[in-house]
Amino acid sequence: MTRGTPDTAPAVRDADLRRLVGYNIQRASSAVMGAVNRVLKPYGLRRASYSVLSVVVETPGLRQADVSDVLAIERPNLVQIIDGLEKAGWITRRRVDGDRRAYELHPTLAGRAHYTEARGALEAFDAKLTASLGDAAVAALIDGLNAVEGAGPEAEEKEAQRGTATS
Amino acid sequence: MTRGTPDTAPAVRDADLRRLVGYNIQRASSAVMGAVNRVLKPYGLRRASYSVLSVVVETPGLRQADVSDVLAIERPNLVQIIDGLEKAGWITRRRVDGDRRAYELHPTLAGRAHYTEARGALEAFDAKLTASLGDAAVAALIDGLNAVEGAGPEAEEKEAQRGTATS
DNA sequence: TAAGATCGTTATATCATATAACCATCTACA
DNA sequence: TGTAGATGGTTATATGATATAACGATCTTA
Repeated sequence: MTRGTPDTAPAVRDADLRRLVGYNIQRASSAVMGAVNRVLKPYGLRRASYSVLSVVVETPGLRQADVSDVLAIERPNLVQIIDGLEKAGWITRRRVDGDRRAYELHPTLAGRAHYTEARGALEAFDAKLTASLGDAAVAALIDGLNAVEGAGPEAEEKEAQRGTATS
Repeated sequence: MTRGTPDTAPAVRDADLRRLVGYNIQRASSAVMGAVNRVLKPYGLRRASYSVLSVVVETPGLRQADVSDVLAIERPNLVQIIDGLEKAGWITRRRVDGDRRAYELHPTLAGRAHYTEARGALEAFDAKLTASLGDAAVAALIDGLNAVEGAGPEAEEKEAQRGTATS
């Protein structure tokens, strides 16, 4: 195998890191994201554009700033994503009357159909990720992730400055 | 507020996406990773360099290729990371006798000490992420993540080819 | 001893994400 | 009413994470 490793036990592990929830999230994330993109590629979508399409189909009439809030995508990054979806004919920018700055985003018929297709493929793939888990475990996983996501920003506050004291 | 939103209910949600485990992982990941980097910044570390330092402290004598395997970091990307850790005086590259191509990585005394410090801060932060969860839920979360991480690569090879042995 | 694999490396490409600055427009309020 | 400040969309740009190709040196193996 690798070398003169005793071949009885791996001996090389990341045990310290595996104790960190954040590390496990990152490993799982990077293990899955590439695969997700490959699932979406045949549909001309990537993770970000898929999520935008999803939200626009779910809630037609959103403005770009709304999408930015819901998906936690910075507005500047949204522009190109929406450009792409618009050029593909899946969503349209529609002027908002009463506010000449903003655009409402609406899915086209083709957009709805395309989303349904891509969604089928993606959900099928996603189901495989948890195929070994059982419904309760999947629910616990998602709950845990949501808790972490919510705690993330708040957990930062006091880490700012500190001398050498471990405290 | 956002606009003419009824302000009684959000109405704008990503419900479809939230059903996908992969999406929840991505959201949690991106909510946490920036914060982790900010926790590590005072120690002159980033996620990747912290993980390398961790593994080298845990298992001195690893070669770079071993670290690459354990952490799923491509070898080319490891080079700069290890350069940085070496220049900071936390690890050393030591020639392997018996193989003049390879280097063994060893932590310095300063490296061990520095890791201990950074680890304290990071584990304290990490604990906050799951502060609302309870031990069983945290264990379930990590188990779920590991299951997904393991399933990720395998869940792909259905469309492409079938029954092709990896080795 | 030659062919192929492995180790570390350089250079490079891609993607994801963040920030600053800008114009047009809207809103609030003095 | 008029102006200061906030907001929506946009451009340009920076940074970071990750992946690939290709190379020289060395090891391994047939």
